[in-house]
Amino acid sequence: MCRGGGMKTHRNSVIRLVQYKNILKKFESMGFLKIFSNNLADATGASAAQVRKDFSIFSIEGNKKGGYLVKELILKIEDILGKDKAHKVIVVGAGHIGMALLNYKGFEKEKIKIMAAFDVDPSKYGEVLGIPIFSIDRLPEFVRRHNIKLGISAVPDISAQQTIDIMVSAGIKGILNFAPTQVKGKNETIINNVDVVLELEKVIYYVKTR
Amino acid sequence: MCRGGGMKTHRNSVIRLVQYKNILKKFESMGFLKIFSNNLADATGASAAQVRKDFSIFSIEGNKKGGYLVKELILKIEDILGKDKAHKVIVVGAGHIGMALLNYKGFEKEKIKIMAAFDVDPSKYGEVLGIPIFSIDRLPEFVRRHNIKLGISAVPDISAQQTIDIMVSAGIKGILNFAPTQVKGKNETIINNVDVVLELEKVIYYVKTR
DNA sequence: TAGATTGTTAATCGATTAACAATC
DNA sequence: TAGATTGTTAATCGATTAACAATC
Repeated sequence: MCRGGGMKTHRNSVIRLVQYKNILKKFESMGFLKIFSNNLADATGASAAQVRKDFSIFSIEGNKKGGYLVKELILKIEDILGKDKAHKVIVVGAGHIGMALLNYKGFEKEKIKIMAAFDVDPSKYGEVLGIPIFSIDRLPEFVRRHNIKLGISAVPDISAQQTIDIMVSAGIKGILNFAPTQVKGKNETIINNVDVVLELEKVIYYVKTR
Repeated sequence: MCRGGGMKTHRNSVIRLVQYKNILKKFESMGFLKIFSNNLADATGASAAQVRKDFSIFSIEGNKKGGYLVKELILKIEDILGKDKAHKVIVVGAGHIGMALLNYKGFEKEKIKIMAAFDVDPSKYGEVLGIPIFSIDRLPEFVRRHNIKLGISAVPDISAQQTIDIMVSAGIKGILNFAPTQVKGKNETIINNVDVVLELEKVIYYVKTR
Protein backbone atom coordinates (compact mmCIF):
# COMPACT_ATOMS: atom_id res chain seq x y z
CA MET A 1 0.00 0.00 0.00
CA CYS A 2 1.43 3.34 -1.01
CA ARG A 3 0.31 6.63 0.34
CA GLY A 4 1.31 10.08 -0.67
CA GLY A 5 1.24 12.18 2.49
CA GLY A 6 2.40 11.21 5.96
CA MET A 7 0.03 9.87 8.62
CA LYS A 8 0.04 7.48 11.52
CA THR A 9 -1.35 4.36 9.91
CA HIS A 10 -1.74 1.38 12.26
CA ARG A 11 -1.65 -0.70 9.11
CA ASN A 12 -2.08 -4.05 10.85
CA SER A 13 -4.75 -2.75 13.20
CA VAL A 14 -6.91 -1.78 10.23
CA ILE A 15 -6.61 -5.24 8.70
CA ARG A 16 -7.55 -6.83 12.01
CA LEU A 17 -10.46 -4.44 12.37
CA VAL A 18 -11.90 -5.78 9.11
CA GLN A 19 -11.44 -9.32 10.39
CA TYR A 20 -13.14 -8.53 13.69
CA LYS A 21 -16.03 -7.05 11.75
CA ASN A 22 -16.40 -10.19 9.61
CA ILE A 23 -16.34 -12.46 12.64
CA LEU A 24 -18.78 -10.20 14.48
CA LYS A 25 -21.26 -10.43 11.61
CA LYS A 26 -21.13 -14.21 11.89
CA PHE A 27 -21.68 -13.99 15.63
CA GLU A 28 -24.55 -11.60 15.02
CA SER A 29 -26.23 -13.96 12.55
CA MET A 30 -25.90 -16.73 15.12
CA GLY A 31 -27.86 -14.65 17.59
CA PHE A 32 -25.05 -13.62 19.95
CA LEU A 33 -25.61 -10.35 21.79
CA LYS A 34 -22.32 -9.98 23.68
CA ILE A 35 -18.74 -10.85 22.88
CA PHE A 36 -15.48 -10.76 24.85
CA SER A 37 -12.00 -9.86 23.66
CA ASN A 38 -11.12 -13.49 24.21
CA ASN A 39 -13.74 -14.69 21.73
CA LEU A 40 -12.48 -12.37 19.03
CA ALA A 41 -8.93 -13.42 19.78
CA ASP A 42 -9.78 -17.09 19.36
CA ALA A 43 -11.69 -16.50 16.14
CA THR A 44 -9.06 -14.35 14.45
CA GLY A 45 -5.84 -15.76 15.84
CA ALA A 46 -4.84 -12.48 17.50
CA SER A 47 -4.24 -12.26 21.27
CA ALA A 48 -6.91 -10.89 23.59
CA ALA A 49 -4.58 -8.06 24.56
CA GLN A 50 -4.17 -7.25 20.90
CA VAL A 51 -7.92 -7.05 20.39
CA ARG A 52 -8.31 -4.66 23.30
CA LYS A 53 -5.29 -2.65 22.18
CA ASP A 54 -6.74 -2.31 18.68
CA PHE A 55 -10.02 -1.10 20.12
CA SER A 56 -8.16 1.30 22.35
CA ILE A 57 -6.33 2.77 19.33
CA PHE A 58 -9.65 3.56 17.68
CA SER A 59 -11.31 4.63 20.95
CA ILE A 60 -13.77 1.75 20.97
CA GLU A 61 -14.98 1.15 24.51
CA GLY A 62 -16.60 -1.92 25.99
CA ASN A 63 -18.10 -2.65 29.37
CA LYS A 64 -15.67 -3.40 32.17
CA LYS A 65 -17.35 -6.61 33.06
CA GLY A 66 -19.66 -7.48 30.22
CA GLY A 67 -17.46 -7.36 27.14
CA TYR A 68 -18.84 -5.71 24.02
CA LEU A 69 -22.32 -5.55 22.52
CA VAL A 70 -22.09 -7.22 19.10
CA LYS A 71 -24.42 -4.91 17.20
CA GLU A 72 -22.90 -1.78 18.71
CA LEU A 73 -19.37 -3.00 18.00
CA ILE A 74 -20.15 -3.72 14.35
CA LEU A 75 -21.55 -0.22 13.91
CA LYS A 76 -18.51 1.38 15.53
CA ILE A 77 -16.07 -0.60 13.39
CA GLU A 78 -18.02 0.10 10.22
CA ASP A 79 -17.96 3.76 11.11
CA ILE A 80 -14.17 3.71 11.48
CA LEU A 81 -13.77 1.81 8.21
CA GLY A 82 -15.96 4.34 6.44
CA LYS A 83 -18.74 1.85 5.96
CA ASP A 84 -21.36 4.21 7.29
CA LYS A 85 -22.37 4.94 3.73
CA ALA A 86 -22.25 3.00 0.45
CA HIS A 87 -19.08 3.21 -1.65
CA LYS A 88 -19.16 3.67 -5.40
CA VAL A 89 -16.41 1.96 -7.38
CA ILE A 90 -15.46 1.67 -11.03
CA VAL A 91 -13.59 -1.21 -12.63
CA VAL A 92 -11.15 -0.54 -15.47
CA GLY A 93 -10.43 -3.51 -17.72
CA ALA A 94 -13.15 -5.96 -18.70
CA GLY A 95 -10.89 -8.96 -19.27
CA HIS A 96 -11.12 -12.12 -17.19
CA ILE A 97 -10.19 -10.46 -13.93
CA GLY A 98 -12.50 -7.52 -14.55
CA MET A 99 -15.35 -9.89 -15.41
CA ALA A 100 -14.70 -11.94 -12.27
CA LEU A 101 -15.01 -8.72 -10.25
CA LEU A 102 -18.26 -7.70 -11.96
CA ASN A 103 -19.69 -11.11 -11.16
CA TYR A 104 -18.35 -11.27 -7.62
CA LYS A 105 -21.06 -11.42 -4.98
CA GLY A 106 -18.95 -10.34 -2.01
CA PHE A 107 -19.05 -6.58 -2.53
CA GLU A 108 -22.73 -5.98 -2.01
CA LYS A 109 -22.96 -6.98 1.63
CA GLU A 110 -20.09 -4.59 2.38
CA LYS A 111 -22.01 -1.78 0.75
CA ILE A 112 -19.56 -1.57 -2.14
CA LYS A 113 -21.29 -0.88 -5.45
CA ILE A 114 -19.58 -1.27 -8.81
CA MET A 115 -21.10 1.54 -10.88
CA ALA A 116 -19.54 0.74 -14.25
CA ALA A 117 -16.65 -0.93 -16.01
CA PHE A 118 -14.47 0.54 -18.75
CA ASP A 119 -12.41 -1.03 -21.53
CA VAL A 120 -10.65 -0.04 -24.73
CA ASP A 121 -12.15 -2.94 -26.69
CA PRO A 122 -15.57 -2.05 -28.23
CA SER A 123 -16.55 -5.73 -28.30
CA LYS A 124 -16.67 -5.59 -24.50
CA TYR A 125 -19.20 -2.77 -24.34
CA GLY A 126 -22.56 -3.83 -22.95
CA GLU A 127 -23.82 -4.88 -19.56
CA VAL A 128 -23.05 -7.54 -16.94
CA LEU A 129 -25.50 -8.11 -14.08
CA GLY A 130 -26.83 -4.62 -14.61
CA ILE A 131 -23.35 -3.05 -14.60
CA PRO A 132 -22.64 -1.13 -17.83
CA ILE A 133 -19.34 -1.51 -19.66
CA PHE A 134 -18.26 1.67 -21.45
CA SER A 135 -15.39 2.96 -23.53
CA ILE A 136 -12.54 4.19 -21.38
CA ASP A 137 -12.97 7.57 -23.06
CA ARG A 138 -16.12 8.02 -21.06
CA LEU A 139 -14.38 7.37 -17.73
CA PRO A 140 -13.51 10.96 -16.72
CA GLU A 141 -17.01 12.27 -17.36
CA PHE A 142 -18.64 9.30 -15.59
CA VAL A 143 -16.38 9.52 -12.56
CA ARG A 144 -17.00 13.25 -12.17
CA ARG A 145 -20.73 13.04 -12.72
CA HIS A 146 -21.16 10.31 -10.10
CA ASN A 147 -18.50 11.72 -7.79
CA ILE A 148 -16.62 8.43 -7.59
CA LYS A 149 -13.47 8.22 -5.49
CA LEU A 150 -12.56 4.53 -5.78
CA GLY A 151 -11.37 2.41 -8.68
CA ILE A 152 -10.10 -1.07 -9.41
CA SER A 153 -7.55 -1.49 -12.19
CA ALA A 154 -7.62 -4.88 -13.91
CA VAL A 155 -5.79 -4.08 -17.12
CA PRO A 156 -2.76 -5.75 -18.70
CA ASP A 157 0.65 -5.02 -17.24
CA ILE A 158 1.58 -2.72 -20.11
CA SER A 159 -1.43 -0.40 -19.73
CA ALA A 160 -1.28 -0.22 -15.95
CA GLN A 161 0.51 3.09 -15.45
CA GLN A 162 -1.52 4.83 -18.17
CA THR A 163 -4.76 3.56 -16.62
CA ILE A 164 -3.73 4.77 -13.17
CA ASP A 165 -2.95 8.19 -14.63
CA ILE A 166 -6.38 8.44 -16.28
CA MET A 167 -8.14 7.42 -13.08
CA VAL A 168 -6.17 9.84 -10.93
CA SER A 169 -6.73 12.82 -13.20
CA ALA A 170 -10.44 12.00 -13.29
CA GLY A 171 -10.52 12.39 -9.51
CA ILE A 172 -10.12 8.83 -8.21
CA LYS A 173 -8.45 8.90 -4.78
CA GLY A 174 -8.00 5.21 -4.00
CA ILE A 175 -7.07 2.38 -6.34
CA LEU A 176 -6.88 -1.37 -6.02
CA ASN A 177 -4.39 -2.49 -8.67
CA PHE A 178 -4.20 -6.03 -10.06
CA ALA A 179 -1.38 -5.40 -12.53
CA PRO A 180 1.96 -6.74 -11.30
CA THR A 181 3.69 -3.49 -12.16
CA GLN A 182 5.12 -0.90 -9.84
CA VAL A 183 2.65 1.90 -10.55
CA LYS A 184 2.90 5.40 -9.17
CA GLY A 185 -0.02 7.63 -8.28
CA LYS A 186 0.40 11.34 -7.77
CA ASN A 187 0.79 12.90 -4.34
CA GLU A 188 -2.16 11.84 -2.26
CA THR A 189 -3.49 8.81 -4.13
CA ILE A 190 -3.83 5.55 -2.21
CA ILE A 191 -2.73 2.55 -4.27
CA ASN A 192 -3.02 -1.00 -2.98
CA ASN A 193 -1.48 -3.72 -5.12
CA VAL A 194 -2.81 -7.25 -5.34
CA ASP A 195 -0.30 -9.51 -7.07
CA VAL A 196 -1.51 -13.09 -7.38
CA VAL A 197 1.82 -14.41 -8.63
CA LEU A 198 3.66 -12.83 -5.72
CA GLU A 199 1.17 -14.37 -3.28
CA LEU A 200 1.70 -17.79 -4.83
CA GLU A 201 5.47 -17.33 -4.74
CA LYS A 202 5.23 -16.70 -1.00
CA VAL A 203 3.40 -20.00 -0.63
CA ILE A 204 6.08 -21.75 -2.70
CA TYR A 205 8.81 -20.31 -0.47
CA TYR A 206 7.14 -21.39 2.74
CA VAL A 207 6.32 -24.86 1.44
CA LYS A 208 9.91 -25.24 0.32
CA THR A 209 11.42 -24.15 3.64
CA ARG A 210 8.85 -25.80 5.84
CA MET B 1 -0.43 -16.45 5.91
CA CYS B 2 -0.86 -19.34 8.33
CA ARG B 3 1.74 -21.93 8.97
CA GLY B 4 1.50 -25.01 11.08
CA GLY B 5 4.94 -25.53 12.58
CA GLY B 6 7.27 -22.91 13.99
CA MET B 7 10.12 -21.38 11.97
CA LYS B 8 11.94 -18.11 11.63
CA THR B 9 10.11 -16.52 8.75
CA HIS B 10 11.41 -13.10 7.72
CA ARG B 11 7.99 -12.59 6.20
CA ASN B 12 8.68 -9.12 4.83
CA SER B 13 12.10 -10.06 3.53
CA VAL B 14 10.58 -12.77 1.37
CA ILE B 15 8.09 -10.35 -0.14
CA ARG B 16 10.86 -7.90 -0.91
CA LEU B 17 12.97 -10.67 -2.38
CA VAL B 18 10.22 -11.30 -4.93
CA GLN B 19 10.10 -7.59 -5.72
CA TYR B 20 13.87 -7.39 -6.16
CA LYS B 21 13.67 -10.35 -8.52
CA ASN B 22 10.98 -8.66 -10.63
CA ILE B 23 12.96 -5.42 -10.85
CA LEU B 24 16.14 -7.34 -11.66
CA LYS B 25 14.46 -9.07 -14.58
CA LYS B 26 13.51 -5.67 -15.97
CA PHE B 27 17.08 -4.47 -15.52
CA GLU B 28 18.32 -7.62 -17.21
CA SER B 29 16.04 -7.14 -20.22
CA MET B 30 17.37 -3.59 -20.49
CA GLY B 31 20.88 -4.94 -20.79
CA PHE B 32 22.24 -4.01 -17.35
CA LEU B 33 25.04 -6.23 -16.06
CA LYS B 34 25.61 -4.78 -12.59
CA ILE B 35 23.35 -3.28 -9.99
CA PHE B 36 23.90 -1.55 -6.62
CA SER B 37 21.87 -1.79 -3.46
CA ASN B 38 20.94 1.82 -4.07
CA ASN B 39 19.35 1.06 -7.45
CA LEU B 40 17.21 -1.70 -5.97
CA ALA B 41 16.26 0.59 -3.11
CA ASP B 42 15.09 3.31 -5.48
CA ALA B 43 13.13 0.89 -7.64
CA THR B 44 11.32 -0.88 -4.80
CA GLY B 45 10.95 1.88 -2.24
CA ALA B 46 13.01 0.07 0.38
CA SER B 47 16.18 1.62 1.84
CA ALA B 48 19.60 0.60 0.59
CA ALA B 49 20.46 -0.73 4.03
CA GLN B 50 17.32 -2.84 3.90
CA VAL B 51 18.31 -4.33 0.57
CA ARG B 52 21.75 -5.30 1.87
CA LYS B 53 20.24 -6.58 5.11
CA ASP B 54 17.79 -8.77 3.21
CA PHE B 55 20.63 -10.18 1.13
CA SER B 56 22.62 -10.76 4.28
CA ILE B 57 19.74 -12.74 5.82
CA PHE B 58 19.74 -15.09 2.85
CA SER B 59 23.54 -15.15 2.56
CA ILE B 60 23.60 -13.40 -0.79
CA GLU B 61 26.98 -11.77 -1.32
CA GLY B 62 27.96 -9.03 -3.70
CA ASN B 63 31.27 -7.42 -4.54
CA LYS B 64 32.64 -4.90 -2.09
CA LYS B 65 33.07 -2.28 -4.71
CA GLY B 66 31.16 -3.39 -7.75
CA GLY B 67 27.65 -4.11 -6.45
CA TYR B 68 25.92 -7.25 -7.68
CA LEU B 69 25.91 -9.05 -11.03
CA VAL B 70 22.32 -8.96 -12.28
CA LYS B 71 22.17 -12.44 -13.79
CA GLU B 72 23.86 -14.06 -10.82
CA LEU B 73 21.61 -12.24 -8.37
CA ILE B 74 18.46 -13.36 -10.19
CA LEU B 75 19.64 -16.98 -10.06
CA LYS B 76 20.43 -16.77 -6.34
CA ILE B 77 17.06 -15.22 -5.49
CA GLU B 78 15.19 -17.73 -7.64
CA ASP B 79 17.05 -20.49 -5.87
CA ILE B 80 15.96 -19.15 -2.47
CA LEU B 81 12.38 -18.75 -3.64
CA GLY B 82 12.37 -22.31 -4.92
CA LYS B 83 12.20 -21.22 -8.55
CA ASP B 84 15.05 -23.49 -9.55
CA LYS B 85 12.48 -25.88 -10.94
CA ALA B 86 8.97 -25.53 -12.37
CA HIS B 87 6.04 -25.63 -9.96
CA LYS B 88 2.91 -27.59 -10.68
CA VAL B 89 -0.37 -26.13 -9.42
CA ILE B 90 -4.02 -27.10 -9.54
CA VAL B 91 -6.98 -24.73 -9.43
CA VAL B 92 -10.16 -25.77 -7.64
CA GLY B 93 -13.29 -23.94 -8.74
CA ALA B 94 -13.89 -23.02 -12.38
CA GLY B 95 -16.12 -20.02 -11.78
CA HIS B 96 -15.17 -16.52 -12.81
CA ILE B 97 -12.11 -16.32 -10.56
CA GLY B 98 -10.94 -19.80 -11.53
CA MET B 99 -11.37 -18.96 -15.21
CA ALA B 100 -9.46 -15.71 -14.77
CA LEU B 101 -6.61 -17.73 -13.26
CA LEU B 102 -6.60 -20.27 -16.09
CA ASN B 103 -6.41 -17.44 -18.61
CA TYR B 104 -3.82 -15.44 -16.68
CA LYS B 105 -0.54 -15.01 -18.55
CA GLY B 106 1.61 -14.09 -15.56
CA PHE B 107 2.32 -17.59 -14.20
CA GLU B 108 4.31 -18.97 -17.09
CA LYS B 109 7.30 -16.66 -16.88
CA GLU B 110 7.61 -17.57 -13.18
CA LYS B 111 7.73 -21.24 -14.08
CA ILE B 112 4.35 -21.86 -12.49
CA LYS B 113 2.27 -24.35 -14.46
CA ILE B 114 -1.44 -24.89 -13.88
CA MET B 115 -1.86 -28.62 -14.52
CA ALA B 116 -5.65 -28.86 -14.23
CA ALA B 117 -8.75 -27.30 -12.77
CA PHE B 118 -11.53 -29.03 -10.85
CA ASP B 119 -15.18 -28.22 -10.33
CA VAL B 120 -18.36 -29.90 -9.10
CA ASP B 121 -20.42 -28.64 -12.05
CA PRO B 122 -20.26 -31.06 -15.05
CA SER B 123 -21.07 -28.23 -17.45
CA LYS B 124 -17.62 -26.81 -16.64
CA TYR B 125 -15.72 -29.93 -17.66
CA GLY B 126 -13.58 -29.44 -20.74
CA GLU B 127 -10.44 -27.51 -21.52
CA VAL B 128 -9.21 -23.91 -21.37
CA LEU B 129 -5.97 -22.96 -23.13
CA GLY B 130 -4.93 -26.59 -22.97
CA ILE B 131 -5.69 -26.88 -19.26
CA PRO B 132 -8.22 -29.66 -18.55
CA ILE B 133 -11.16 -29.11 -16.20
CA PHE B 134 -12.18 -32.26 -14.34
CA SER B 135 -14.69 -33.37 -11.74
CA ILE B 136 -13.47 -32.68 -8.24
CA ASP B 137 -13.78 -36.44 -7.61
CA ARG B 138 -10.73 -36.93 -9.74
CA LEU B 139 -8.63 -34.48 -7.72
CA PRO B 140 -6.97 -36.89 -5.24
CA GLU B 141 -5.87 -39.32 -7.93
CA PHE B 142 -4.61 -36.51 -10.20
CA VAL B 143 -2.67 -34.78 -7.43
CA ARG B 144 -1.00 -38.00 -6.33
CA ARG B 145 -0.19 -39.15 -9.85
CA HIS B 146 1.45 -35.84 -10.77
CA ASN B 147 2.95 -35.32 -7.32
CA ILE B 148 1.45 -31.84 -6.99
CA LYS B 149 2.11 -29.85 -3.81
CA LEU B 150 0.41 -26.52 -4.61
CA GLY B 151 -3.21 -25.55 -5.07
CA ILE B 152 -5.37 -22.50 -5.57
CA SER B 153 -8.87 -22.51 -4.12
CA ALA B 154 -11.37 -20.33 -5.96
CA VAL B 155 -14.64 -21.83 -4.75
CA PRO B 156 -17.63 -20.12 -3.13
CA ASP B 157 -17.37 -19.16 0.52
CA ILE B 158 -19.56 -22.04 1.64
CA SER B 159 -17.43 -24.76 0.02
CA ALA B 160 -14.10 -23.29 1.07
CA GLN B 161 -13.33 -25.43 4.13
CA GLN B 162 -14.48 -28.63 2.46
CA THR B 163 -12.30 -27.87 -0.58
CA ILE B 164 -9.26 -27.17 1.60
CA ASP B 165 -9.82 -30.50 3.38
CA ILE B 166 -9.95 -32.41 0.10
CA MET B 167 -6.79 -30.73 -1.15
CA VAL B 168 -4.89 -31.34 2.07
CA SER B 169 -5.80 -35.01 2.30
CA ALA B 170 -4.76 -35.42 -1.33
CA GLY B 171 -1.29 -34.22 -0.37
CA ILE B 172 -1.35 -30.51 -1.22
CA LYS B 173 1.10 -28.65 1.07
CA GLY B 174 0.52 -25.02 0.11
CA ILE B 175 -2.73 -23.28 -0.79
CA LEU B 176 -3.65 -19.85 -2.09
CA ASN B 177 -7.23 -19.26 -0.97
CA PHE B 178 -9.58 -16.74 -2.57
CA ALA B 179 -12.60 -17.46 -0.38
CA PRO B 180 -13.16 -14.81 2.29
CA THR B 181 -13.56 -17.45 4.96
CA GLN B 182 -11.27 -18.27 7.82
CA VAL B 183 -10.16 -21.72 6.66
CA LYS B 184 -7.99 -24.10 8.64
CA GLY B 185 -5.45 -26.49 7.18
CA LYS B 186 -4.05 -29.34 9.18
CA ASN B 187 -0.72 -29.13 10.97
CA GLU B 188 1.90 -28.24 8.40
CA THR B 189 -0.18 -26.82 5.56
CA ILE B 190 0.68 -23.33 4.34
CA ILE B 191 -2.43 -21.28 3.58
CA ASN B 192 -2.26 -17.78 2.15
CA ASN B 193 -5.53 -15.88 1.91
CA VAL B 194 -6.29 -13.32 -0.78
CA ASP B 195 -9.40 -11.34 0.11
CA VAL B 196 -10.29 -8.76 -2.52
CA VAL B 197 -13.02 -7.15 -0.41
CA LEU B 198 -10.64 -6.75 2.52
CA GLU B 199 -8.05 -5.16 0.23
CA LEU B 200 -10.63 -2.71 -1.05
CA GLU B 201 -11.79 -1.94 2.48
CA LYS B 202 -8.23 -1.01 3.37
CA VAL B 203 -8.21 1.45 0.46
CA ILE B 204 -11.54 2.89 1.62
CA TYR B 205 -10.16 3.39 5.13
CA TYR B 206 -7.00 5.14 3.94
CA VAL B 207 -8.89 7.35 1.49
CA LYS B 208 -11.32 8.29 4.25
CA THR B 209 -8.60 9.19 6.77
CA ARG B 210 -6.22 10.79 4.30
C1' DT C 1 45.56 6.31 -3.60
C1' DA C 2 40.93 8.26 -3.10
C1' DG C 3 36.40 7.21 -3.58
C1' DA C 4 32.67 4.12 -3.44
C1' DT C 5 30.18 0.20 -2.01
C1' DT C 6 29.42 -3.86 0.73
C1' DG C 7 28.34 -6.36 5.05
C1' DT C 8 27.46 -5.99 9.76
C1' DT C 9 26.89 -3.98 14.24
C1' DA C 10 24.51 -1.04 17.27
C1' DA C 11 20.70 2.23 17.70
C1' DT C 12 16.15 3.27 16.76
C1' DC C 13 11.65 2.65 15.91
C1' DG C 14 7.27 0.35 16.07
C1' DA C 15 4.27 -3.39 17.09
C1' DT C 16 2.95 -7.09 20.24
C1' DT C 17 2.41 -9.00 24.68
C1' DA C 18 2.31 -9.40 29.70
C1' DA C 19 0.65 -7.66 33.68
C1' DC C 20 -2.36 -5.40 36.58
C1' DA C 21 -5.22 -1.62 38.54
C1' DA C 22 -9.84 -0.14 37.81
C1' DT C 23 -14.32 -1.58 37.54
C1' DC C 24 -18.56 -3.93 37.25
C1' DT D 1 -18.31 -9.91 47.90
C1' DA D 2 -15.57 -12.70 44.71
C1' DG D 3 -14.68 -13.32 40.18
C1' DA D 4 -14.14 -11.70 35.64
C1' DT D 5 -13.16 -8.47 32.18
C1' DT D 6 -11.69 -4.08 30.41
C1' DG D 7 -8.24 -0.44 29.37
C1' DT D 8 -3.66 0.95 29.81
C1' DT D 9 1.08 0.91 31.16
C1' DA D 10 5.52 -1.07 30.97
C1' DA D 11 8.28 -4.83 29.08
C1' DT D 12 9.42 -7.46 25.28
C1' DC D 13 10.12 -8.63 20.85
C1' DG D 14 11.19 -7.91 16.06
C1' DA D 15 12.05 -5.17 12.10
C1' DT D 16 14.20 -1.09 10.10
C1' DT D 17 17.73 2.22 9.81
C1' DA D 18 22.08 4.62 10.67
C1' DA D 19 26.71 4.30 10.83
C1' DC D 20 31.03 2.67 9.78
C1' DA D 21 34.94 -0.63 9.29
C1' DA D 22 36.42 -3.60 5.65
C1' DT D 23 37.42 -3.84 1.06
C1' DC D 24 38.01 -3.25 -3.73
